[in-house]
Amino acid sequence: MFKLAILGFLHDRPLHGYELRRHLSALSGHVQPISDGTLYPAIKRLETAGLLVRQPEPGSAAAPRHTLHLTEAGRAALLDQLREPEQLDISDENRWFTLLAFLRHLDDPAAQAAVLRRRLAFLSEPASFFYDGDRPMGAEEFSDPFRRGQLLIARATTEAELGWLHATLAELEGGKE
Amino acid sequence: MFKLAILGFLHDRPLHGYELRRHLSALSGHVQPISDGTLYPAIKRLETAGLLVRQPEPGSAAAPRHTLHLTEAGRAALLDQLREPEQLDISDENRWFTLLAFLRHLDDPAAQAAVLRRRLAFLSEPASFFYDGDRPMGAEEFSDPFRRGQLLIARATTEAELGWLHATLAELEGGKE
DNA sequence: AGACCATACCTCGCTGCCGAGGTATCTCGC
DNA sequence: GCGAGATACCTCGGCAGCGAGGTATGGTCT
Repeated sequence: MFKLAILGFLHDRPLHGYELRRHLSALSGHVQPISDGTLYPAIKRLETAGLLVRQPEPGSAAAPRHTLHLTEAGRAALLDQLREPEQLDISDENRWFTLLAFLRHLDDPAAQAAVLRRRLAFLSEPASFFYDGDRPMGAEEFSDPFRRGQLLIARATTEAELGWLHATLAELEGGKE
Repeated sequence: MFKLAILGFLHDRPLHGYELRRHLSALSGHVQPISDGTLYPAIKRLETAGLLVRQPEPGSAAAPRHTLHLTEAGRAALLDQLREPEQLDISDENRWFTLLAFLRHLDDPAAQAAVLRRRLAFLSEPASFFYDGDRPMGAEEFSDPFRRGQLLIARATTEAELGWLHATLAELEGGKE
């Protein structure tokens, strides 16, 4: 989950753990703040995998800092995951937003458009939270105001995103014609 | 995560595992299908905790079914979690939607309104995914179309939900005056 | 009769995340 | 000069969810 975000932030510039945590907190911390017990093991995993290196920073700070630098393998892993994200990165809104935050790193409009098309396909599937047999039920079928709301909000979100997707795809794909 | 959903569905009527899985798949499976390795241990945990009982069903079906019945303790646990959800149930959209799906079980408009007010407070906090120092950055500040989109979609979602929240709160709280 | 699929349930080992706890340094106010 | 708080890093145990694998029965098609 955080792998993509860590690599994405480090792609912009090297950071040390504490700064990284602030960035991650901004990105997804409103929903769920990231804890040290998550962050540092995640960094260690990425280091072990050779995706980043930790360089001790001799400088001024309070505690012995380690600046984290993305390696070439790390950059490649980031671009890979952006180019061919797992289905969960497409379908889960939190993960999708994380992906969107770094999709600009994928320096190829056609590849970016391909990713947006996958999201478009996902959003275009007929889906509900509740089914009558195999038929997805609409908001209007519930007298329960909460399930109504759930469906109405989901519909509004989907429509907003579809609008943006179509506009952005037109830009990305129009550019190359 | 699935505890609430399992208890919520069983509150309506007893189900066996397979039916439960279909309901859960409808509710959150579009994003991430639930696997057997998640479902059955979760059922077992709830059984061990005394929140449900499994009754063997002598009937017709293919394999020896066990119908799951909510106990009184299970009903109490469900109502508890609906009445006083954890912060993560309020802030994470997937969890919030799960909560909404069953909030009608909380048979008390004032308690329902209190839960909606918590969501309202959460959505009213100024928040972004990116910050310039301490200042949340708006969509307009990004030339990157993906981060722009991310912020625009989030804003549209929030506004749709705020509209629904205000309307529903007016109904719930207006009723008692 | 045999192949095949849907139904129905269960276990195991792995991974990732979490909270709680710990260590150490620097700065700033009093 | 001393405590408080921010900075910065790390470890440990526990748990939830997952994929892969396994077992068995009933219906359906050929």
